[in-house]
Amino acid sequence: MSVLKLHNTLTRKKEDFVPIDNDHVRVYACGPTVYGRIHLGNARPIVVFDVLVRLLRLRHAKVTYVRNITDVDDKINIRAAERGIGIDELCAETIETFHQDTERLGALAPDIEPRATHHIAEMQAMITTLIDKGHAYAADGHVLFQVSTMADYGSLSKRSMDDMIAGARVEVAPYKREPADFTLWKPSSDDQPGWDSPWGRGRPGWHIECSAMAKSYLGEVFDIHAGGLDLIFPHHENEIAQSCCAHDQTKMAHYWLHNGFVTMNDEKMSKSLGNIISVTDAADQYRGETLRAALLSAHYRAPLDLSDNAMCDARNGLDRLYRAVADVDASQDKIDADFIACLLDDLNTPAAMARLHELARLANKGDAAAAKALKASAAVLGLLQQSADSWAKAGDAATDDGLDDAAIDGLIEARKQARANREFAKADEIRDQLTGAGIILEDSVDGTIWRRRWQ
RNA sequence: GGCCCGGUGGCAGAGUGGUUAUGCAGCGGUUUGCAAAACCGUGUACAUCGGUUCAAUUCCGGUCCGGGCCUCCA
Repeated sequence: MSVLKLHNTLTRKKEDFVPIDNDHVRVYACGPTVYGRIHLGNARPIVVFDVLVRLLRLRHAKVTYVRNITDVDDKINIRAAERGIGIDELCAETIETFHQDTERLGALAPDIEPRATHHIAEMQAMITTLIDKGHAYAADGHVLFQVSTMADYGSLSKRSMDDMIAGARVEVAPYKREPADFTLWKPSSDDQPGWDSPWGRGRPGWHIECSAMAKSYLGEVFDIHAGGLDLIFPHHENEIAQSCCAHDQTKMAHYWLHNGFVTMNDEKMSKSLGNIISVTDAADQYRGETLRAALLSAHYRAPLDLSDNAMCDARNGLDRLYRAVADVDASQDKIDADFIACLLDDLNTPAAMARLHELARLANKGDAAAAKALKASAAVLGLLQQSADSWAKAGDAATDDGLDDAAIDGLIEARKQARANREFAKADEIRDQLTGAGIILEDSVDGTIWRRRWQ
């Protein structure tokens, strides 16, 4: 099988993927901070790296995929206070919604989903090591990483220390030795979550969480670390600094993958801009599989504008593929080679989808093998795995006229009688009624099938 | 100011130093009681200005435009 190529942010080049252990590939992706529903921007890495893991599983005996949950963070404290509920309650509720959302997006659960609050001891141990090795210092209840102690700090984001000082827009806290130093541990007031530590009662900084959890489950050096483009700096840069300095390694992960942004009307979708659409709401409107297809319709590193039009295109594309795939059974060995070749080229999902459409055309022309290849291949993208009938009829919402499936079937039966009697005016009247209710009929040699129109 | 990424047909979106994906929409046709679906045909698009080359949308450089990071952020 040919080689997998991945764009590595460390080198800004597409490279051959060579795992540390060919029989056990280890992947870490940054997960959510659980203070509210995730939005479509958050959904992108979940879906994209889910495809990566599915692809890796085809090629390697074992894949360990870790995606963390950050459940200690000031945003959580603030949100809980705003809502007048406990932090634990907020986290539990948010995690439950998160799991529902990822399931609707068709994403497989990661092998391990560690929570930051369950790894405080590991974080403290790593901080202690960093202090002992002279890379960190305690000051005023805080512990800070001293960036100048790491020679090649900035290598992932391609920033020099001078640049960072010149570009600094934040006020420098008085306890920092140097402006770029970042927090490993900070003190907690009585009403904030905190843990006892050698530096007083406090809580961890954001970056150390991922370093400690990655080390716990994947070791000091692992294969792939993934996340959104905006995490390159400072989050991933700081993870590298912490992990490499604590472990005396030159690398934390061999390959760093970063997905591009989701935009709305060409503007970055972000919590701070307030132009977000939650996965829950979007899935209610368009269905999870449509979202997934839309999220895979552009290359993962390119920006993706999720307009209403993009959603309709995704849904229409799935309509076509589902009609072609019908209800074939397919096993893994039917996966199309050209399709896989697209994914092996740095997860080129748009090209892979194009190949799916070519297979659909072959299947529509009677090529049974193509239909099987279509279904088996689509599974690698996590698409087309429900029955065609269920896809066609799955109107979450009732139709405008409130027709349920039984009522529709009844009308179709009446129309069938009318057609048998060549009463075409009556037959058309029934179809018009159904069309008005958003039901589209298709007559075939096997009888009449129907589907719900969306939008 | 520093660093990074883009500009492809009506829309979305791949890709390639010369044979020009794919989907949606459109048009023509086959088919159908009528439709729908499907199939066939149809669109010479690659921001701009130079350079390299027998040949550039594809490589190099400049310009213009857009986006992102530098602060929590997928």
